[in-house]
Amino acid sequence: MDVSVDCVVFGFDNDTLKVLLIEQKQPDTVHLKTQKAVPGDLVLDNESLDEAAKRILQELTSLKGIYLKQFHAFGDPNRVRGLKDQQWLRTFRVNPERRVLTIGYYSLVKLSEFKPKAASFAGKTYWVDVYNIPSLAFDHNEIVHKALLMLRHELMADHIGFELLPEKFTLSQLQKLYEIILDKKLDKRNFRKNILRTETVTALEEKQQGVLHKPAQLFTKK
Amino acid sequence: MDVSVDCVVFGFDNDTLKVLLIEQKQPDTVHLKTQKAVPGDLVLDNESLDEAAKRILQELTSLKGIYLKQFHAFGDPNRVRGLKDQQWLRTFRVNPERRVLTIGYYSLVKLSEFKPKAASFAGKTYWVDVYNIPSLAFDHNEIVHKALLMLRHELMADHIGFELLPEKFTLSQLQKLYEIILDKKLDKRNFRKNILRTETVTALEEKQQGVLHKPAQLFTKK
DNA sequence: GATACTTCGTGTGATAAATACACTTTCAAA
DNA sequence: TTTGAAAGTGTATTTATCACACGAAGTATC
Repeated sequence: MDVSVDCVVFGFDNDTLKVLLIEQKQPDTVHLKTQKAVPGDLVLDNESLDEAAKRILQELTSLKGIYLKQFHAFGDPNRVRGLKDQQWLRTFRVNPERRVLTIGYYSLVKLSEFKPKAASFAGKTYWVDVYNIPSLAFDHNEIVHKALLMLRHELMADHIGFELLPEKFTLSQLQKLYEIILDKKLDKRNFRKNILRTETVTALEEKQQGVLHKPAQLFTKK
Repeated sequence: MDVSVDCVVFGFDNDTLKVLLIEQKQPDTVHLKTQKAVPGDLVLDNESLDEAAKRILQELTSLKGIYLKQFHAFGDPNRVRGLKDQQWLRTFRVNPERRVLTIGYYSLVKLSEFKPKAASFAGKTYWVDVYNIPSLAFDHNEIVHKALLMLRHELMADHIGFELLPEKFTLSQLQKLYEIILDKKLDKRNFRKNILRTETVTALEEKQQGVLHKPAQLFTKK
């Protein structure tokens, strides 16, 4: 069996929660109708799963120290059913008939700092609203959906939200992030009480600049 | 790469939380020093991961409808380091050098109903106190440890404890189970308030029998 | 049938967390 | 100086959490 890692990369642009998709690579010769997919690759011979996930991320961007979490193994023998998927496998895989198990990871990147690598192995990349994902290759829609559920869970339990924000952020930005991930409105005062109680962030001696209203206190992760 | 499923089977005997271990099978010819391990097997060609886990359980017992949950993929390329492990692989695996990824599941069985199958593929089975596990084959100590952490988590979140108890149980039994899994004492009155509030169990019109004290109300899962 | 033994089953007050809710402050721009 | 826009803050209510002790109901024994 082949084993791959697929990485659901989340980013946040102050307005929507996005997922990074790549255009599947095309052969130079034939024209193949491409699909979008979550970045992923086969695990190499001497590589742990975590290392594979890290490598895949670094093939897309040069960021280091990105938040990465394994969340589920997808092993249905029929997870590759689509015609296009099989065509693609026949074109790009040494053993196209071989069953592929994939380990799902999700990662949180600061969109502000994200620069896709020029010569990215994967060709074009897209940031797509997580609540409006097109039909993807393989079982990637299911993978993204499950990643979102797990992210919600972990956001509540471990307050990792700031991983999606710039180093310095305001509590309003953080609140908006929570609201969008959890898909519900939160009360401002209660939200602040909660976040400050968890002590996952600390106030800086610094304020927002260049806004046309009262500038907010900046925070950073503790 | 080969893919296996390893199943951490939990059972509860009213006193201790136990894990099911098997004696690794031996070749008929040579004498190999055996080790204990968590039941597991390679995933078959046309089998999903969940199906593989189910099959492994059913090779040990004839119980159906057992609670099963995937909890983590263990993919370190060096997860099989021990000499004995490599010896064992050379004896029993078609491709002993091949790297093995394993998907960890845990399952909850009613010890009262558990009868190991006569001709179990795995030879002898043992129920071992989860807090006193001997040194196991491969990375199985790590797998068991992580399974316990995940079980604790899920016990708190989803109140699945009764899966380890007979159909009919008293709240005291349930409380003891919680205390042992979470490894801390709980207050009786508060515990009962909590459990009843979650509405995961319902009272039967029936009482405990054959005890030499006031018989307790029996409950069952809702 | 009285007594001893064992576990069952229950309530209250104190403290902490969750929720609902609205107005003043501070800055930039016009 | 006025306006617009988001920042920042407090209180009362409800709900959970926690600590804590005793009478009730059954069995066994004498």
